[in-house]
Amino acid sequence: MPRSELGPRDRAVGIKQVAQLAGVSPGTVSNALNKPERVAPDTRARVHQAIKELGFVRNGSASSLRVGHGRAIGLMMLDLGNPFFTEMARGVEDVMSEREYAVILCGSASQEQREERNMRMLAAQQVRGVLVTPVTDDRESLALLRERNIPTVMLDHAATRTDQCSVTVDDVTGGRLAVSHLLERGARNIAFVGGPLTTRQNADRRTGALNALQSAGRGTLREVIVGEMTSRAGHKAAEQLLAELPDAIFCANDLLAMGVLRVLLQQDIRVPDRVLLIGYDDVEYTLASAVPLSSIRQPTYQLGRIAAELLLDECDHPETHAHKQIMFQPELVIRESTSP
Amino acid sequence: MPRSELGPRDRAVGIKQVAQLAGVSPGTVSNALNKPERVAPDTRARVHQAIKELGFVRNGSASSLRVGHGRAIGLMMLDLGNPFFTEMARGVEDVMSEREYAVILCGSASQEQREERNMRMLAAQQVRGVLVTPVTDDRESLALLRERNIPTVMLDHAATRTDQCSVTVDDVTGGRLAVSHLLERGARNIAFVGGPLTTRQNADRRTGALNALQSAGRGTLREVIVGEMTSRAGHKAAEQLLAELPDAIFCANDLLAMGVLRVLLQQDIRVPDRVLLIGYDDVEYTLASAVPLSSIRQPTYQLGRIAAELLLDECDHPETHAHKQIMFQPELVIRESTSP
DNA sequence: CTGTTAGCGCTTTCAG
DNA sequence: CTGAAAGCGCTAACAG
Repeated sequence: MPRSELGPRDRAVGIKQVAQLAGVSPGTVSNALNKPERVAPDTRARVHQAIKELGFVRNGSASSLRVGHGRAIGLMMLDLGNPFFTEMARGVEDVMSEREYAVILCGSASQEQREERNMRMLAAQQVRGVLVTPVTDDRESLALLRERNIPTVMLDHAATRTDQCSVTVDDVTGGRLAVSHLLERGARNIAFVGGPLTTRQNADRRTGALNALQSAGRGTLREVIVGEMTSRAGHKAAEQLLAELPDAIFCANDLLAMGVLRVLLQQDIRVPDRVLLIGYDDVEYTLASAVPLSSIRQPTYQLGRIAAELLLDECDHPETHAHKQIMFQPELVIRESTSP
Repeated sequence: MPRSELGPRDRAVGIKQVAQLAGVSPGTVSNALNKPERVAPDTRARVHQAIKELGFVRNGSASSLRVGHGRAIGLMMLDLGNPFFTEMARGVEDVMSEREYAVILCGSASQEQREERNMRMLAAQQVRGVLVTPVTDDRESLALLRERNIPTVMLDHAATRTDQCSVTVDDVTGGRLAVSHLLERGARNIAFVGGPLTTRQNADRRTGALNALQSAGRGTLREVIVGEMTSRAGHKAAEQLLAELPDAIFCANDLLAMGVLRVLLQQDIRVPDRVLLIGYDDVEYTLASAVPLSSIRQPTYQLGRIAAELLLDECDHPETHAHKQIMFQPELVIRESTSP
C-alpha cells in the first residue's frame, strides 16, 4: 500500500500527473512554477490549467529536500503572552503571508534551554531563516543556525556582530526618557520595577533610568526585580513598595504598570497625585485603564515588518544584501498617570 | 557544488555520517531515533553518542517526504491582534512544544480568501494536522484538508460534522448570561455592539442576547455592527450610540467594550450609573481599566491546550481515536461596570 | 536485533 | 524552449 488508509483518491496528485495532463514533462511543470520566464507563455498556461483542474498543491517537503530549505521561517519570541511580542508577530506574519512564507511560531519563555531546543527544531524543519529575540546575548543556539548557514535577524535586540541584521529600539534612551520625565515632574524617590536584568530590555531600561538620575544630579532609584513581566508580577512588586512608598514608579513594561496601578488604587493611593506612574511599550489596551498610563512608545508592528523584510532580502538576494543594524528611537507619551 | 556557498563544513552531517561514526547502518540510526525499543540499548547509546558528537539534526524534509507528513501543525486564527486568540495560541504552543511539534501560525483576518490561501500553504507544508477557527461555517478550504486526509480540529467553533473534533464555548449561553444580567440590573434599552454576524461568535452572542430578552419578556435590543472587533471599532460604535443613549451596552468582546468605555468617560457619561457596560472574553488587561469591566469568561488558554491534545491524539492513534465535540460553558464575571 | 535497498516528489543539470 | 534522468536524506520492508 502506498500510504496507509488513504481515501478515495488512490494516487496523490503530483507534478507528474500535472505534466501528463498538460502534455509536457515534469521538469517543465517545475519550471513553470519556479522560473515562469523560462517557459513559453502558452505552455505555462496549459500547465496552470492542469494545476487548477487537478487541484495540485506542491509538495514542499520534496522541494525542500532538493533545494536545501523550505518556504518557512522561524519566529522566536520571549513571551507569547505579551502584547508587545504578539504585535511584532502580527507585523512578521503580514509580510510573510504576502510572500507566501509560513511562519513557525516559537516561544522561549525567556529560558535559554527552551530557546536552544526550539532552534534545533527550526533547523530540523529546514527553515529558510529565523527571526529571534534572544534570551541573552549572542548564544550558542545562534551558532547552531550559523553553522548551517541559516540567515538570522535579531528582533528587538541589537546585533553585536556585523554579519547579521537586527532591528531594535533604543531602550537606554527609553529608560532615560521615562525617568527624566519623572524627575521633571518633581519626583525624587523613584522605584524601578522590572524583570530579570539578564534580559537585555530590562537591563537597558534600568541603565537609562540610572543615566537620567546621574545627569540630573539628583534622585534615587529603588529597584524591584520580579520574575516575569506580567500584571500579576506587577501586583507583587507593588505590595513590596507599599511599605515605603516612592514618589514615582517606572515599570519596565505596561503589563507590570497595570498590575502596580491596580494595587495602588485598591489602597486608595492616588495616581498621579501621590505617586507618578509610567510604563513601557504603550500597548493599546492601556488606553482605557483606570488612569491612562504614560508610557514609552515603540514602533512595534513596524519592528516585525521591517525585520521580516530584511530577512527575506537576505534570503532572496544573498549577493547584494547588505546587513543593516537598525535602531529606532522610542518616544515619550504623556498621559494622566504622570500629569498632576 | 552541492549547496551554493556553504561554509567550512563541506558535507552536511546526515544519518549516514552518524551511522559510520557509530559503526552501524543508516537504517539502525533511523530506528534508534524513531523506534528506540527495536534497538539494543548499547547500540542506541553509541548512536546517541555519535549524534551528539557530530551535532546531527534530522532533516525533517527528507523524513516528511518519506512518511507523507512532517512534525508541524497549522494554527489558523481569525485575528492575531486579539488577546483572546493569542491566549489560545499560547495553549497550543505549550503542548506542541512539549511534543516537539512546530506550530505554523496563520491569521485569516476573518477573510475567507486569506483562509483558503493559508490552507493551501499548510497543505504544501505537509502539516500533520490543523487547528482552525474558521471564518464561516464548514468551508471549501476545509474540504481541501479532508481530501488530503489531514486531521483537523475546530477551535472556538462547534463542528457541524461528527467526523472531526472541536473545542468551543457556548456563545449563545454567554450572550444570554450577559443580557440577563443587564436586565436584572434594571436595563431595558440595551445595545449590542458586535462584529460581522457572518462570524459565528458574533451571531451566537447576539442570539443569546435576543433569547434573554424573549424569555424575560421585556427589553429591546439595538444593534450596532462594526467591521472589526477592536477598541478602535468600539470608539466608532459608541459615537453612534451617543445620539440616543441606551441603558446598557453589551459588547461582543472586551476590546470593543474598552473602546466604548473610553468614549463614554470622555463624554462624562458615568458607568455604571448612567449606562451599564459588559464585555466578553474577560481578557486580563481589562482588570485595570477605568471601570473594571464585567465580562463573560471563557477558559481560553485551556481551549488551545485541549484542542492541541485532541489533534495529537488523532494523529498518533488514528485507530483508537474517538472524535469529540467539546463545548465549555462560559461564566459571568461581575465587576464595577454593571454594579451600581 | 541489524543491514540492505528502493523510492518518496521535486529540482536541476545536461542534451537536444 | 523542452525532455530525460540523477539524486537530495530519510524510512520501511524485508532478509538475514
